[in-house]
Amino acid sequence: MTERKDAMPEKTDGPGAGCPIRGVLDRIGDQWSLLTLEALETEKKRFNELLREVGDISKQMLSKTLRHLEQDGYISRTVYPEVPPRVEYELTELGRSFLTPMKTLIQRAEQNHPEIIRSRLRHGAE
Amino acid sequence: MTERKDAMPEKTDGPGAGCPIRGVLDRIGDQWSLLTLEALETEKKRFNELLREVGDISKQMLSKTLRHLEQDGYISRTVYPEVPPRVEYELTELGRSFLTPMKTLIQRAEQNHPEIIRSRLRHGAE
DNA sequence: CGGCATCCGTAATGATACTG
DNA sequence: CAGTATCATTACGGATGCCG
Repeated sequence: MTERKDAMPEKTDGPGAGCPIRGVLDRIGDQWSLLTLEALETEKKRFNELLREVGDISKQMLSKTLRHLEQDGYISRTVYPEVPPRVEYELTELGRSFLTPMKTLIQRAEQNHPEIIRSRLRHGAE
Repeated sequence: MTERKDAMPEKTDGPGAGCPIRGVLDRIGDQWSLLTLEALETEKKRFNELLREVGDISKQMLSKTLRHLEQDGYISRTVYPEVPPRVEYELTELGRSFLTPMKTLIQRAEQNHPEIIRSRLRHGAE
């Protein structure tokens, strides 16, 4: 049976009421979503391609992530009823419109990463 | 003893080599970091204030998150050696410079959230 | 090839009690 | 008030095997 363990408890509690942060982060803030999206940024890819591209992700996680991303409309899934079967994943406009600024932000964060590292050492070494 | 369970395995593997995504997301992409940062956006706050503000976070998680954020230089921690003790957390410039665009991004994502919901229903209901 | 189901170890997380 | 230590629970994540 298809276990629907994604309860989606709608964590929009107290402060979360007016804060869409959770809603979005719960989707793309996980371990693999962003990486997967990024892998698809340049071109559509197949399952095993992504498996290799992302690297240390398992089939299960990739599968789950992919389904998740597709559910939210970030990517599209195209099945070619051939043999052997071929499935291609592609970034949608929504996905792209989200990934681009996100990457910008990440890159900006990277700029002051040195500062972060320093801060980390300063406190971590104590 | 102060458990240092944060192994920081430096997940910058394969594709992650040139991708700073993980480095940043592993820090602020977790369940509470963003929420905590946001709670501090308007003004400096004390521990229990944050505990209430964030809502469904436990003392332990808040504590850990706070330490994490402080380590990375996103927030500052000021202890007032009084009795009863008072500790105030405040957003640093780094924290603010990161939170602001992040929130913008989140909000933009919220705009097409309706679309996401639709997409979700479409696939989830089938 | 794509991908879901199962088993299982690990690690995150909440609740509680305790300290300074 | 501000945390930390401990415990129990659970969810996550990886490996494997099977099926279309």
